Amino acid sequence: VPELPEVETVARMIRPRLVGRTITGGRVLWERTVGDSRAFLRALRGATVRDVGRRGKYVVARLEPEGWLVGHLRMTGRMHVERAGWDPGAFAKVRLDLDDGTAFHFLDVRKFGRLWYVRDLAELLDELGPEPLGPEFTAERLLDDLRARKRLLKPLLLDQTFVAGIGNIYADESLFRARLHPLLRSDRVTREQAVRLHREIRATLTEAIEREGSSFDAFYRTPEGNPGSYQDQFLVYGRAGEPCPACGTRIRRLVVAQRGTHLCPTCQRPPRRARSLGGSSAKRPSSRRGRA
DNA sequence: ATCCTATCCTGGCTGC
DNA sequence: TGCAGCCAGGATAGGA
Repeated sequence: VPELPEVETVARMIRPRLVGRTITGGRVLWERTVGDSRAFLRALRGATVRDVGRRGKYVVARLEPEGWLVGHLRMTGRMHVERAGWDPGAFAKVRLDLDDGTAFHFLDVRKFGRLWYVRDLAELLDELGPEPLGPEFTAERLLDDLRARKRLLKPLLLDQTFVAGIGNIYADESLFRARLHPLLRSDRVTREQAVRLHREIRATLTEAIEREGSSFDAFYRTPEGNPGSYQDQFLVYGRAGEPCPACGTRIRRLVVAQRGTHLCPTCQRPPRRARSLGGSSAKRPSSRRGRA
């Protein structure tokens, strides 16, 4: 699943291939990817890309004379910039032809991904929370923001208006590294816990960017076609049943806010009087239990 | 204010 | 071996 580190990798890789290029035309193969293909292509034809960056999980390209090309990969979107004639395969959704004979391609197996043309970025990104790797995201601000809400930590971290760019993988990894239970209520977090969470969110995302994101299934690939390698560093995500790397306790998987959630019930103490989820009591051992 | 469910999709996995 | 059915998961809308 493309989250901040994957989207950052995509933006960094397509940036040198797009900056300075003028869009000469294109083709939309799946209308819903762009909303209205005629309006989309009309707005883009003749525009020149001046910069490519990232905001949350959005790729943003600044255009001249005006406006922005914005993309969201959702679950399975991919971006490539390749020479003319490159075959994007069965999942091609949008192609934008460029003035040097290359073309920008948007591919998407599950069709949830989107591209937009907007005059003003705020039309799309107005509600996004702070960038977790930006200067405005301080431990102090995180503490204040956590205490201003009464929500469970896991769904709050997934809320893009709270902090932008964190998804299911990096939420679980950050909470484990900060030794915080996903069901802990945000208004009960101590200053020390907020400092830890802030530090581990930033460290996790930074390390994942260095490894060009995580590829554990057939979907996420960089614009150069390679998988990321941060999946090799996962401590809890996707590792239910395996021993905790810190203490050896069997890693558990729960469902929180409709999302698979991975944790160590020993390192991440369940909140007092929370349901037995993640505690030591619930659930009979399954037949698979007992390695570790 | 917060939570819950359904929706959009389809490759890949499970179970028979 | 084949096939039906279920699941994951980001974002959002609507209802509780």
